Amino acid sequence: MANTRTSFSIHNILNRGLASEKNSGLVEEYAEEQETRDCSSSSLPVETAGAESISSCVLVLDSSSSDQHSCEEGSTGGEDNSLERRHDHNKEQEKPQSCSFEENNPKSSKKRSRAAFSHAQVYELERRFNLQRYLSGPERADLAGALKLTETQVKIWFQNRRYKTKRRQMAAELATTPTTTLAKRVAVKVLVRNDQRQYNTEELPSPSVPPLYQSFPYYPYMFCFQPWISGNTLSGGLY
DNA sequence: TTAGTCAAGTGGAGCA
DNA sequence: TGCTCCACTTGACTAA
Repeated sequence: MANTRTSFSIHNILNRGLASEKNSGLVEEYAEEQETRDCSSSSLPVETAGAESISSCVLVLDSSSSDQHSCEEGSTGGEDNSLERRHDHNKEQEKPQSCSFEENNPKSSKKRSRAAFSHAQVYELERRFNLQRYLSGPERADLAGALKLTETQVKIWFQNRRYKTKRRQMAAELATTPTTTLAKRVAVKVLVRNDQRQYNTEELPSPSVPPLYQSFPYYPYMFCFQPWISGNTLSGGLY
């Protein structure tokens, strides 16, 4: 469906401009995040983000000690509803994780499992996101296949990632904006009084900048001209 | 215990 | 009608 909206590939556009595929701020940020978060950077396949290294980084755990059901490697959450654990150097302990909970334990199907993508999977997703914010259908399928994820998972990941970036940008703008300007009063002209128009149509200001959602919903390639990774707005945000 | 993170769920909207 | 989008919210998980 998405490929019908983008008659030409985003990949073609962006890869032309980003052929060097340099690791810009976002990837560095991700590497920093991961390094500080839970895992030494040695486990991160920075140069080789292929499927082999991706699957090798996945640690599959049983759901519980009593239930002996296990997850298939590379099938994470989402539609197949299984769970992976990130490979963690500091904590190799096998904590019980919910895995294919609803399939294997239909009686207590209220619980929802949350897939945790491997470092390599997230790295590759981040790298791709750094190149292009929107994926067409075939591109998503390719990426999903390469990462051994479902297309839905890739789609949701990009969706969440875009929203995350936006929230970070908004938070950064909020932090830099003086509070006095935030609560600024705006004089609004009276448009209608006693059922009589109080303005000329030429007087009405037309919005110079359309809303983000209005301007880009189905022309996602337009996003590549936006300054996504401006400064450190991504690194010091909400997450 | 609590706050933060994040994959997945939900709901409304636009498009073909 | 089905898909994807955004803008949240939910619930599982983790670290302080």
